[in-house]
Amino acid sequence: MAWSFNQHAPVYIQIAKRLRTEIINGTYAPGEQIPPVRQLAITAAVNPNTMQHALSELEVEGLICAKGTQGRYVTEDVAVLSAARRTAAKQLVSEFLKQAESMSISKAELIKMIEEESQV
Amino acid sequence: MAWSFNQHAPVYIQIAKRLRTEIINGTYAPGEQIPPVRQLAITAAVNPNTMQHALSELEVEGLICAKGTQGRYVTEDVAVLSAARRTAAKQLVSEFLKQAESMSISKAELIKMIEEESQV
Amino acid sequence: MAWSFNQHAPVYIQIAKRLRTEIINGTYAPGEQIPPVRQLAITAAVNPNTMQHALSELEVEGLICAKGTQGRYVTEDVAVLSAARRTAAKQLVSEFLKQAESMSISKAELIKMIEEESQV
Amino acid sequence: MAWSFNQHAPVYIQIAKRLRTEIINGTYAPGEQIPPVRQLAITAAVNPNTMQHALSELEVEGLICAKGTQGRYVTEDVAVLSAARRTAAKQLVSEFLKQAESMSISKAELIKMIEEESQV
DNA sequence: GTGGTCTAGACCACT
DNA sequence: GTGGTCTAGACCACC
Repeated sequence: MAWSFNQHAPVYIQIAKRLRTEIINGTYAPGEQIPPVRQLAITAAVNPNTMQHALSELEVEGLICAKGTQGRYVTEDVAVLSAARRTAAKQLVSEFLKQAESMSISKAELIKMIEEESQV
Repeated sequence: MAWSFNQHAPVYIQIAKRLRTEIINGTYAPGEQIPPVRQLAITAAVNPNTMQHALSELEVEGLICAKGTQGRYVTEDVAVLSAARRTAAKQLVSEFLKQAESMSISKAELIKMIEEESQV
Repeated sequence: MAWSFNQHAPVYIQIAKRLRTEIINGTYAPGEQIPPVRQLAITAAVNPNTMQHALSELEVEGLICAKGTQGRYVTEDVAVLSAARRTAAKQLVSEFLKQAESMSISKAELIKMIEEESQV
Repeated sequence: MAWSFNQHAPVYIQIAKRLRTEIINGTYAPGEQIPPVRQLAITAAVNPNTMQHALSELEVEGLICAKGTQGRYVTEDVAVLSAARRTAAKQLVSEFLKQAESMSISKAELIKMIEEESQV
């Protein structure tokens, strides 16, 4: 069994994930313009190229689109947004179940714990 | 809100977490001897001191104990083990819910997804 | 029975004991900031790592806590302090009685001697 | 305030203390012959000179006496023995009180703790 | 060989 | 500058 202290994930992937979450949860609303690359890059303290790379990921996924020289906008296509949301959720759940399984925790147990925690 | 490309977790914490999981899921059975520090260190590609630090974490948790110069053993106290399992599970669920909330996913939705996934 | 010229106690344990006493008796008051690791290390003529090790002992006992990069502070929780005091006292008395027993001195005798000495 | 990780005490003092205790508590009975220097030295893993030094301490105190070439014997003088016992006890109590004082523990408290412990 | 301790020196994050 | 972590290399006690 391999060790590996990950954080293998490239920075642009991590940035894309974060922005994706912010689009999904509405921090950036549908149709809203997002800040220019340079500004985002400064905020995240990364190279503009890296930020560009991250944004192009989201573009491929259809979450954002560049309107010529006018800046980038979050898509207004609700179907795309909800699909992205579903995919992200699926991946989160999947990862969660994988870790739970590594600790030999049954799904029933998990559900019970989630319900209990949700009452907090 | 701060950005941050974490890897905030120190190596010894990550090692401890991994070993904890392996003890919880029975990779290292109760009462079983675990490999010597130096060997674990080589396997994990870290300095023996770092591995020692990680192991001492598990020792204060009561999961393992050093028997003089005879090597380290997983505790035989099942109560301690199950308590550790419960704590770890709780933390996993809590972290999971935190992330889900950041994506505005309801608990009902999560439970439904878990049940569906569990049929895979 | 084994002989032994001890100095069995590791240095970091001895340091911890000393600092614990100083916290208990108020040399370091509750809520007070304690000197930085490096300075304490110099004063005690040990390696900073060793001092760090000693301090982390007191930290797990809850007697001190590190406030980020702002230095370490003695806890303000009086309950913790008095509990530590009680534990330390118990251990002192226990060790004392053990030695007294090895010299076949009865508890009555000890108490008498303590009372007499206290009038000095 | 000085640090110092004691064990400043010379080895021969430590040996003398141990032997003194063993004479006081009757491990070596009054009038009994004690093992030859060389044997004691081997047992204690010290240089015979060191052991000699220790024994001469006890000789000065009158606890043991050398009978020419016939070996050393514990004194039969009960007065000397009980005096030594008293001195040792006094020193033990004194040291105990010193430590207790450094933790700000009152004599009344100590006595109460001793009485409680004695019921164990 | 094994656990444990200690030193020396370095780097990082935070502020 | 402060706490924290990590590495490298050494020594000791025990069996």
